[in-house]
Amino acid sequence: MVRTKEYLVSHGIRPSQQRMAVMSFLLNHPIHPTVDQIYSALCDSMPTLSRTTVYNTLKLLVERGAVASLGIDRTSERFDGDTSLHAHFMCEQCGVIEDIRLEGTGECLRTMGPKGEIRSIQLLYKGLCPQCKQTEALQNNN
Amino acid sequence: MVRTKEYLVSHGIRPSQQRMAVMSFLLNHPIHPTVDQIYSALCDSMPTLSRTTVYNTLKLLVERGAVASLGIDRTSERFDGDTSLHAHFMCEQCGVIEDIRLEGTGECLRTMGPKGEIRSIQLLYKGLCPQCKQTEALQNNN
DNA sequence: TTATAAATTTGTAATTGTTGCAAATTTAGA
DNA sequence: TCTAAATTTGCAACAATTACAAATTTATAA
Repeated sequence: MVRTKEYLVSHGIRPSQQRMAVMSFLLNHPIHPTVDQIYSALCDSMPTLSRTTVYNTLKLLVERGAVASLGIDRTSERFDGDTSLHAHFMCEQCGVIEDIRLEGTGECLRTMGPKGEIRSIQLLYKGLCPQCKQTEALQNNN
Repeated sequence: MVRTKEYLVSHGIRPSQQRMAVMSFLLNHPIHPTVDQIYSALCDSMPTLSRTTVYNTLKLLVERGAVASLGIDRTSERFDGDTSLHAHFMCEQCGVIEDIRLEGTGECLRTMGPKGEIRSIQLLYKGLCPQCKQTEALQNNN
C-alpha cells in the first residue's frame, strides 16, 4: 500500500481530496485506465467530482512525473501509476493492456536512445493475447 | 525511389490514383505526417481529393501492413511509410519526429515481448532535441 | 480570528480529430 | 456495352479533450 499523500508531496503536488482520489486509484488499480474509467470509479464516493477535474489532475500528475501517459490506445489516453520503465502489451481483439517487465534490458533502451534530453520512453506491443489467438484459431478451423 | 504501384499490389491493395498518391507521399516524405499534412500536400495536384479518402486509405494501408501508425503524438495520428522495426523520438518543444535505428537490438525487442501474437512493436522516446535543449539552457542562464 | 489573495474545482461551451453513412463516381468483368 | 462491385466523396455525427470563467476551497498575513 503506497502512501498517496506522501507520494504527491514528493512530486511537488498539493494533496487535495480530488488529487488524492485520482492518484490513489491509479496506484491501487494497475489497469491503465482512461479518464472516464477513473471518473466513473470515483463518482460514487465523490458526488461533486467533475470530469474536468480528473482531466486537470491527470495533466498535472503527468507533468510532474507522478503518472505515466500511454500512447498505446488512440481512442482514449491511458494512465499508469507505475512510472518505472516497463513495456505494455495491448490485445487488439479484447483491449486488455498488460505490463511487461524488462529486467536488464531497460537500461539498454536508455543507451540506444536519441541525442538530447530523454524525458520518457515507451515500448508498446500490439497483437493478440493468447486467449484471443486461440479463439481466432478455433473459428478458422470450423 | 520505391515503386509505389508494385508496393501497393504486393500488399494486396488495388492501386487507385488516390491510394498511389497517399502511399507515394509517405514513401518519399519520411516526416511521419498527420492526415492533414498528407491531405494538404496532395490537394493541389488532386483538387477533388477528399479528406475522408485520405482517412479511408490510411486505415486500409495500416490494416494491410503497408504503413505504420505511430502512437507518439496524442493530438493527431502519425503515419510512417517505413514499416521496418525502428524507434522514434519526438521533441516536446518543437515537435520534430526523428527515426532512431536499432541496429542489432531490434531482434531483442521481439524476444522480450509478450506471449500471444505480436503484430506491431513501437519504441517511442520523448524529450528535448539538442537544439531545443540548448535554447532552454540559454534562457535559464540569462 | 478575520480579511485577502491564491489555488483549486466545477460546469458548460467550444474545439478537434475521427468515423458513419449514403449518394456519386469509377473500375472491372461478362 | 451493360451490370455489379469497388472506390471516392461530402456532410453529418461523434467522442475525447480543452478553454474559460464562475464558484469554492485553502493558505497567508494582518
